[in-house]
Order: sequence, then structure tokens, then C-alpha cells
Amino acid sequence: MLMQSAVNARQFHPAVAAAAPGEREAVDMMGVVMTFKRNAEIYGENEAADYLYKVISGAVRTYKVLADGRRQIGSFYLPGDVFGLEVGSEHAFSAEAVTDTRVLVTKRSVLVSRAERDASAARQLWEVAARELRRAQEHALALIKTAEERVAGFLMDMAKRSSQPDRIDLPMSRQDIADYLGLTIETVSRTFTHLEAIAAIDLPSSRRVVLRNRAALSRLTG
Amino acid sequence: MLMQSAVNARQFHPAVAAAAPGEREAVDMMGVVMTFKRNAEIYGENEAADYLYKVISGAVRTYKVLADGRRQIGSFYLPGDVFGLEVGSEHAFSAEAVTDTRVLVTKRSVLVSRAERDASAARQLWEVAARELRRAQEHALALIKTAEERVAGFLMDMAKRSSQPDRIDLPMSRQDIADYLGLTIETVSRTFTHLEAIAAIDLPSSRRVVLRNRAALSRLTG
DNA sequence: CGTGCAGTTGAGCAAATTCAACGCTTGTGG
DNA sequence: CCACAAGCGTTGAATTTGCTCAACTGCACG
Repeated sequence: MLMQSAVNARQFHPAVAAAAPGEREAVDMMGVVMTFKRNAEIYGENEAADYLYKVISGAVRTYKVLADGRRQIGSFYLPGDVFGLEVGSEHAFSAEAVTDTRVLVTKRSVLVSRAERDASAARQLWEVAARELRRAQEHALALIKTAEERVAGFLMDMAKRSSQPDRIDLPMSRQDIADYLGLTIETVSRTFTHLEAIAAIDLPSSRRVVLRNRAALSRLTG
Repeated sequence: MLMQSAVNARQFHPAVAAAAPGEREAVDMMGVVMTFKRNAEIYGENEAADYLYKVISGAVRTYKVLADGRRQIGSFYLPGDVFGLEVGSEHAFSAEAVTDTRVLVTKRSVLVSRAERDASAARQLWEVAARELRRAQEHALALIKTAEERVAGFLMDMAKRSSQPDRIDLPMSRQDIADYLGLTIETVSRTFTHLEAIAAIDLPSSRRVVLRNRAALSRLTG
């Protein structure tokens, strides 16, 4: 299988083709596993959207940079999440690894042509797009709220996606959170501190959050 | 055709079935035309999303109301725009007519089953979803910007969708615009006035905007 | 043991909101 | 036909929220 993907290297992601054989690992016939170091670019805005990605471990952020340097993070993707599906032929956002990350990479055309034959594959593809739409809608909804509501909502969302029910290990920096929520790092930091002060959360370390009072937190959500 | 839709009333929108024959008009086999008065509800959040709507004339807003009464407008739909397509089985937003509005209503299942046979119909359906996703992403992007950037961007967007190149007839109130942009009516009003003061726009009346300096406006877009 | 990065905290400031008053248009009833 | 109420929009003043600028801490890594 590994040898076969070497033979078919041209059908995979450029970085896959370039990688030495030992750096990639075939998982099944649906794609190859790639690893990205912290902050490494996975793809760039306006690049051809020829591949779909599924996070195996680590975390990914998609983002845009405005003309004046402001950065807007579109989404964070955690293990199990699929990203890179675009409505057009090009990526609308850039994607980077937040931490060292392993992703399963599959050629989009393979999935699309399979979807044309297999209704359940088509439905899966639709599901990915659907999730993306819902995410964007909820993100827009969050951005009309106050700083405290945004941060509380972010934590609730992360908790829901976390493996442990009430503990969150944040893979991303305060700057990442700020750029996702449309706030400054200072405001995010202050809000974390404030949420700790009112006993809604605990902050054993800056990247670890324990939900101490879910009810209070969800009341702050707006 | 009109009589036939009367016979098949059960497959149409409840309001269609309830309407007297003279109040609806069949356009083609894809659906029936319905009219909604200013501020009339077209569908509600959490209702079954069994129909697709295409604006013929007028304007439509989709929105959610938060627990504390704040309203977030998801989108405005102008003639030619399709709305009501949801990723799940229920509407994520409510929809209302902004002004007296005529829409073409089609049963979703009809389009879906056609898409299963006809690839171009499938592509059209995908296109509608794609536009919706792009819209939501751009909306989120707009909401991290300053008030002036949001308003300028909104006007540029409306101008792009307007029939006349540099003149916009706004169908919606300042409150609608404010709820769409995540601002207050006062801030929207002040920003309009300010844009007029710097000669970026003219305001012959409160609902009419003339773009006087597109370059200045797009510079303010961020 | 420094150096650099990430995060926190404080003080002052700018942007947007809130509260309030007022003008204009529209529609309605006397 | 006029008077007046209601809705919409604008403007002003005070207040609040979040941002900017700046200093400082803790920690990891060379």
C-alpha cells in the first residue's frame, strides 16, 4: 500500500508527493496520512481545492488576512473534523496546523466521482458542506454578541467537542481565540480571568480550562 | 395549470393550499407564486424545511431572535435569489417579507428527487447551498470589522446586487440593516450621514443611496 | 543565565451603545 | 380638509465596552 501510494504520488497532495516515503503512511484506500508541524501551512487561500482533509490528531485553523493585516479565523478543526471542502474550485481560506497535526488527505475528485455512483457517499459529502454552513452561521451569530458572550460561547462549544466532558485542553493561543472571536488578546485574557473570578471556570494553566459552573456559563452565552 | 395546482394543493405550501385560487398563479411546473405582505412571515424557525423559495419581486429577510430579544438577520434576499434551503430538515432561521413580496415556491422533495436523476439539477441545488455558505462566511468576515467598514461593505454589496449600477433603493429599514450588521440603528444612521459628509454617497431620501465615490467607499471596506 | 514568546494586568482612549429629544412622513379619524 | 398619532429616521449627550499602549510575569529553550 505504501509502495502503491508512491507510484501514484502525482494524485496526492504536492507535499505528499514531495515527502520521503517514510514521512507518509497509507491508512486505507481513501487517502494518505500527512503530518504538519505547528504553524505549517496546509493550503493557501486561492489555491486549487483539490483535496479534502480529515484531522486525525492535533488541530487546524482556517483563516483570511485582510489588507491591513487583521486576521480572521474561520474555524478550528479538531480530530474527526473534515475541512478543505470548498464550494468553488479554490480555497476561500488558508489552513494551518495549530499544533503538530496528522491529517488524512483524499483527492476531492475521487470522492466526487464516487458520490455520483454511491448515494450514501453523496450524502456524506453533503453532510460535510452542511456542517460547514451551520458552523459559519453560528459563527456569524456569535459575532454580534458581547465579548463575554463570545468567550463563554466559545468555551461551551469547545467543551462540547472535547473528549472529557468538563475539561478543555486548548490547542490554540489567545491570539488565535481573539482572531476567531473578533476580539483582542487582552480582552480574551481579561474575560478568561473574569470568568474564573465569578467561578464559572477554573484555569489550572493558560491552555487548560475546567468548566466549574456550566449553568452560569450558558447563561452568559446570550 | 391553475386548476391542476388546486387539485394538487396538498403538495404545496400550507398557505398556498389555504389560499383562494385567485390568490395564486402557476408559473411553470416547478411551483406556484405566492404573495406576502410587508412583515408577513413566510416560514418560522424550526418549521419543516419542505419548500424552496425564489424571490420574484420584493425582498425577504431571514433572522433569529435571541433569548433576550436581540434579533440577528442572517440574510436579505432580492429578486432572483433563492432561499429556504436548509442543511437539516428544519429551518435554522425564520423568514419574513421585508416589503410586499412575490415568491416562487417549490417543494424541496421534487427538486431533490429530480437532482437524483439529473446531474445539472443536482449541480443547481449544490450551487444554492454554495452561495448560502459563501454568504454566511462573508457575513462573519464583515462582523469583525468596524461600524464604518460594515456599513460601507453593506452598501457595496447592495450596489452589486442592484439593477442600477450606482443607485440603491433599500427595501429594508435602518433597524433591519442594524440587525444585519450587528449595530444599533443610531450607529447605522450616523454612519450613513458620515458617508454622505465625506462625499462617498448621496442620500436623496433615507431609503435611497447613490454611490458618489466608489473608490473611497471600497477603501473604507477594510 | 539570558532571550524570546505567551499571557496577564493596568491606565487612558476611542468607538459604539444607551438614553433622550426632536423632525419628517404617512395614514387615519374627526 | 385638517389634526394628530404612529412609525421611522436623525441628532445630541452621557455612558459603557472594548481597544491601544505599556509594563510586567512566568516559562521554555538555547
